[in-house]
Amino acid sequence: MSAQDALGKIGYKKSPALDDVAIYDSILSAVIDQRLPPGTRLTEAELCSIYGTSRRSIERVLVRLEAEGVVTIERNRGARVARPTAQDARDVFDLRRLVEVQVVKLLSGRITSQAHHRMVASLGAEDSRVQDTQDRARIHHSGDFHILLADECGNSEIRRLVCRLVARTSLITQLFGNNQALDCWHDEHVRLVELLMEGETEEAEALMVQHLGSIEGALRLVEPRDQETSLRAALLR
Amino acid sequence: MSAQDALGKIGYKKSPALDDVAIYDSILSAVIDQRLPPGTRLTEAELCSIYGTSRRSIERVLVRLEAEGVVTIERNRGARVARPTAQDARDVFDLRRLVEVQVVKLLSGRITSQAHHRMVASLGAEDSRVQDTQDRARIHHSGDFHILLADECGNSEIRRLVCRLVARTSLITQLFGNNQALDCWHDEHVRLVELLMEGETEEAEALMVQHLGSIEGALRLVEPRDQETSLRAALLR
DNA sequence: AAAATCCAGATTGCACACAATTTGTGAGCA
DNA sequence: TGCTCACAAATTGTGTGCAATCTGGATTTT
Repeated sequence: MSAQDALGKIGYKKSPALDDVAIYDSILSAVIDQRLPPGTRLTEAELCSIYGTSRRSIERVLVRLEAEGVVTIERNRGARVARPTAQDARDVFDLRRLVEVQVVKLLSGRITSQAHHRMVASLGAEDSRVQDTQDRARIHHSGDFHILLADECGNSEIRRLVCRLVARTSLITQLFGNNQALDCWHDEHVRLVELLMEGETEEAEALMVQHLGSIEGALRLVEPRDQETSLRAALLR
Repeated sequence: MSAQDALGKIGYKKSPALDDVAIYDSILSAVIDQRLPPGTRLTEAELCSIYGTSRRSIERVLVRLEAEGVVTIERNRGARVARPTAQDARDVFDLRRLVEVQVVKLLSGRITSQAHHRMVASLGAEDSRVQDTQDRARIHHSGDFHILLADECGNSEIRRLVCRLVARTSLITQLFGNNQALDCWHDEHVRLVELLMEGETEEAEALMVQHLGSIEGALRLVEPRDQETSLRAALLR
């Protein structure tokens, strides 16, 4: 409902194909949904043709995504979807435990009915029993649940931080692990909401730790850089 | 950790042209040192002439700085040094307490002698008894101490996060408060190192909470956006 | 045959020019 | 005088062309 829309309707000026924010969201969603695997090249020209915009806009978006840890940019070599190392993965999960336990502590027993509605809605979106629920969407909504919790704290810094960590986690699970246990995670989310509603703070905290641990535990955190040496070890016997 | 590559601290690769990194460091340092007050306009043309680069490089740097919460960019209106709101300030300090207490817990009793050397060096840099120690440098080094602690955890995500929070804190103290208590803060830093060395975990945690509280407490966290309404209230009587 | 070199294709980096937007100033008018 | 409107200056947004750089494969050399 902006002046731009009005002008666009009149046909005054060809409205720009997509906003920077829209492009950012589009790429970020694709990464989180695991439609863009880690290491995928993101050439500017290709993105230009996809979104119908200039290289300059694309570059801005890529720089922003790099700052979020979703993309890596190498000089004269362009951008790729980030490939976090095993150490990066451990760091992400350590910080997630550190922060999200406190999120749970902040929220326990203080869930408003509106917040509860939001959580139930989020849980529904990741429920495998819901029809037309594809794995990609469930992965996405599984992360959204954590972001929603962070959001309910009302702290913009915490929200931003958890957004970043969730995005990187999506890359990590894709690189190092099997995310078979989606149903299990969903059950833990459901249980967590129950505990938060009942104000069982300590149990809720423990569940969050256990939950993140189960996600991390399903990974095989081996340095991918050992490929060379492991090749030697494997072939030379 | 003085003439530091701030990009390196936050975790960017050192590969991009030195120009970009140097410009980023230069602007970030100026903001942290409080040579660039919040709200200062950062016009691309001016920065181009200062650093002798193209607008494109400047824009990249500004976008990155925006992602770090150090500048704000408004469409068609350019970039300014960020002006965090009072709520932003509360959020920053809440998250700092949340994270840095855990940093202290992680570090307590596990300080290597090398780490101790680094801390002592950092403390020396912010000591008012040292000659030619200007306030700007002391403000800078006071933040560096917190970054150093985060660094000693060996967690890149934590280091990046604390870098961001320290930078924003510098903006916040400039906007809302008087940072007269530099000497006091320094003393608390010294005491904190002692407690960490002795492994007095609980006392160290408590001191960190109290330390951050004393910084926040010295601020006058009134919404600057109330300027309009408060103007009305003040003038209309 | 192995290794170094070189070349072509593709991609990013950069400089310039121009379009679009915002803001401030001043003329015109009731 | 007070208000509206229009124009001009400053700044940012965008597109284009070309230079610099990297990659991969073929060629040449030893």
